[in-house]
Amino acid sequence: MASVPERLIDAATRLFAAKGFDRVAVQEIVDLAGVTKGAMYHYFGSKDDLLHEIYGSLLRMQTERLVGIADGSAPVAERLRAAAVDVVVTSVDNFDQARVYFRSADQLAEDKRREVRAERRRYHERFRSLVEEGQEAGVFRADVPADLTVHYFFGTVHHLGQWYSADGPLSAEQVGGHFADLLLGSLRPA
Amino acid sequence: MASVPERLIDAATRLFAAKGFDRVAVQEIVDLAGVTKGAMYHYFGSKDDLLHEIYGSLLRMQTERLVGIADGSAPVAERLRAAAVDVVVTSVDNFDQARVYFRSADQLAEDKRREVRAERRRYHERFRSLVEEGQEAGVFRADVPADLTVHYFFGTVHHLGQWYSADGPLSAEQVGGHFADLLLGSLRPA
Amino acid sequence: MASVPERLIDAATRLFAAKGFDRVAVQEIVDLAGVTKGAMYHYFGSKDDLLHEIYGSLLRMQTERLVGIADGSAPVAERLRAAAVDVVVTSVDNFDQARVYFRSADQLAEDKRREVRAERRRYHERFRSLVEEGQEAGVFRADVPADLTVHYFFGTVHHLGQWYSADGPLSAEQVGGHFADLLLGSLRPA
Amino acid sequence: MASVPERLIDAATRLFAAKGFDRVAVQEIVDLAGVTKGAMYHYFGSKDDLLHEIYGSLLRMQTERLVGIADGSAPVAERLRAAAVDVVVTSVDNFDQARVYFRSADQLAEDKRREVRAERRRYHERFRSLVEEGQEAGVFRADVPADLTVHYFFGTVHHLGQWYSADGPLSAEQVGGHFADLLLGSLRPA
DNA sequence: AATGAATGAGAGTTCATTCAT
DNA sequence: CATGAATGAACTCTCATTCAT
Repeated sequence: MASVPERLIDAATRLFAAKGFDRVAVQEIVDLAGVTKGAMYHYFGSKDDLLHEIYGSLLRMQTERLVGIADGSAPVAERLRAAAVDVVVTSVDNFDQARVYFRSADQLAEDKRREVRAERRRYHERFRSLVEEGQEAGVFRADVPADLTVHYFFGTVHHLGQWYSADGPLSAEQVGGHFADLLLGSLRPA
Repeated sequence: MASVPERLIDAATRLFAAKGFDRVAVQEIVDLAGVTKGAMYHYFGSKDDLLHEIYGSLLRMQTERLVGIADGSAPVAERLRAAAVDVVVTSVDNFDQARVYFRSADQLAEDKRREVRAERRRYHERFRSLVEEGQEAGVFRADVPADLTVHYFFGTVHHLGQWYSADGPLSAEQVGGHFADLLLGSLRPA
Repeated sequence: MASVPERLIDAATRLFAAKGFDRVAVQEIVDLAGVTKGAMYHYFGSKDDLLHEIYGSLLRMQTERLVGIADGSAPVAERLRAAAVDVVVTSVDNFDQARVYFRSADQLAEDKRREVRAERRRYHERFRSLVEEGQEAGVFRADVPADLTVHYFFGTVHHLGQWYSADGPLSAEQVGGHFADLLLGSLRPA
Repeated sequence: MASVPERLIDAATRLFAAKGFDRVAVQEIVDLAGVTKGAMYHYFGSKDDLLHEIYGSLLRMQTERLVGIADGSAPVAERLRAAAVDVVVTSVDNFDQARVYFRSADQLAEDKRREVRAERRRYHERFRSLVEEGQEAGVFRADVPADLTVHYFFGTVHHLGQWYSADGPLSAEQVGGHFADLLLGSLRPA
C-alpha cells in the first residue's frame, strides 16, 4: 500500500479534479485516503499545500519535457509539433492533476501563487521562443504575435479538462495530433 | 441610481469575476450593492440564482448573434471569421460576465447546470455546423473532426479570461482578428 | 368568494393543522389565501393573532355546547355521555381547527395564552362538575378523583388529531359513541 | 462531569421539553451544555439527530418493558394493568424526555420519522394484542374495537405532559394506578 | 507518527414585521 | 384598502485548523 502522503495526494487530486478546490472538505480527503486529519496536518501544512504539491509536479515535469524537446536539433516545425503533442498527451495521461491545475491554479494563497506563476511563465516563454524561432526562419507566419499564438494554443490545452474523456472515441495521441495539425496549419505563411 | 436587482447583479458580477463564485460571500455582494441580505433574497432565490442570471444573459446574447451571423448569405469562410471575431469581441466587451462564465460555469446546482449546458451545446453545435459546411464545400480541411476544431477554438476563447487585459496593447477587435486568422489559417486545406 | 379575513383564517387553519404553527411562514398563508402580506397585516396584528383567532372560536363553541348539554334535565349519566360524544363530534367536524388547537395551544405569546387557558379551564371545570355530580349521586365510582378522570378523557380527545382520519372506517359519531362507552364504563361503581 | 454528548442530550432534553423543538436554538443548547456549536456538530449530525436520540431511547425502553410485562404468565387483566401503570410511571420518571416525545414527535425529518413511527407502531400493537387477548378470553368487553381502546388510553398518557407536575398531590404510581383502574373499569363486560 | 475532540469564525438562508406609496 | 420592497436579527450548519494525548 502506498505511503500516507502519497495516498493523501492521490485522494486530493481526485477530489479537487472532480469538484474544485473550494468544494472539497479536508475531511473528505482524509476519509478517501483512509487516514485522519491529524495525519494530514502532520505531513502537509495546509489544504493549500496539498493543492500546490499537486500541480507543482505536473508543471515541472511538463516544463522539463518541453525544454528537452525544444532544445533538440530537429527542424523548428517538427520540434513545435512534438511539443504541442507532448503537452496534450501528458495532460491527458495525468488528467486529474491537469484538471486540478486548469481549474484551481488561481486559488492558491499569494506566496505559492507567485511560485506557480513563475513556473508557468517559464513554460509559456520557452514555447513562445519556439514560435519566434520559426517566424524568424520564415517557416511560420509572422503577422500574428507569437505571444498571442501561445495563448491561443494553451487555451485549447486548458480547455481539455472541460470536454475530454478517456472513454471517448479519441486517444490522447489522436487529440494531440489533431491539435498540432491545427496549430501548425494556422502558422503556415499565407 | 440603478435598481436594486441591477446593483446586485453588477456587484456580484464584479466579485465573481475577480475571486470566483465560491470565494465571494453574499455579505460582500450586498455590501458592495449597498443593500441588505434580505433585499437580495427578495429578488433572487439564492446565490446560485445570481450566478445563473449573470452568464445566462451573456450566453443567450452570444447565441443570438452567432445565429444571425451564421445564417447570413456571405461565403462560409467569411461567416466563420465574423463569428469568431464576434465571440471574442463580445466576451471582452462584457469581460466580467465572461470571466464569471469561464471560471464558474460548473459550480451551479444540478438543475440550472443542465439549462446552461443545453444553451452552451446549442452554441457549440451551430458553430460546428459552420465548420462542417465549409468542409463539405471543400474550402476547409476535412482531416480534423469539426467537433475537435470547435473545442480547439473555444478553449482559446475561454482562456481569454486568464490573460487578456483592457490595459494591454491589443484591442478586442485586434485579438479577435488574430484569433480568427489563426482559426481560418488552420482550416486551409493542406 | 369569501372575504379576505375569512380566506386568511381558512388558509392558516389548514396550514397550521398540517405542519404546526412554527413551520408555517406568513408568506405561505397569504399565498394560499391569494392575498399579500400587507393585506394580512391590515386585518391581523400578527401571526399569533391568526392562531388565537382559530381556536378561540372552536373553544368558545365547544364550551357553549357543553354548558347547554350539562345544564339539561336528563340523568347525569346521559348528560355526561352526550357531552363526551359532542366534544368528539365537534372536534372531528372542525378537524383542522381542532388539530391546530391540540398541537399549537402552547405557542401563543403570554397574554393570549392566559386567555386561552382561562377558557380551557372553564371547559374542564364544567366537565368535572358533571363527573362530581354523578359521584355524589352514587351513579359514578368515587375512588378516582374527578379531576383525573377529566384529564383522562381529554387526553383521549386531544389525541384524536394524531390518528383519526375521515377516510378511515369510523365516523365521528361512532368514535364519539365508543369513547363515551369507555368513559361511562370506567365510571361504573365497582 | 458528564461527557460532552451527554451534556448536550441533557441540555436539549430540558429545552425541548420546555419550549418545543422549533423554539429552541442550537445556540441555546450548546450554551446550556457549556460547549461550542462545533462540538455539537462533531457528535450529532443535526439538531434533528438530537431530537431523535432523545425519545428514541425512551421509546425503546418502554417497548422492552411492555414486551416483558405482556409476555408474562399472569392473568391478562393483571398484565394489562401492569402495562398501563408502567407506561405512566416510566413517562413520569423521564418526564422531560416524555414531554419531548409527546409534543415533538412529528417534527422529525422524513427518514427518522419513519423509524420512530415503526417503533411506536410496535408498541401500539403489542398493547392492542393484550386487549384482544382479554376480549377473546371473555374478560374484556368486545363491543369496542381494541384498536380504539388503545388510542383511547394512549391519548391519556400523551396528555400527561400537559398537566402533570411532580409538585402536584399525586405520585406517578398513584396516577398510573388510577388510570389503570379507569382503563380496566371501562373494559369490564357490560 | 498519529488521533480525534474541540474551536471559532463565518457561511447561506429564512422570516415576521414595517412602511412609503 | 392594499401593495411588495426592504429590513435586521436569528437561524442551522460547515470547516480549516489546533492541540492534548
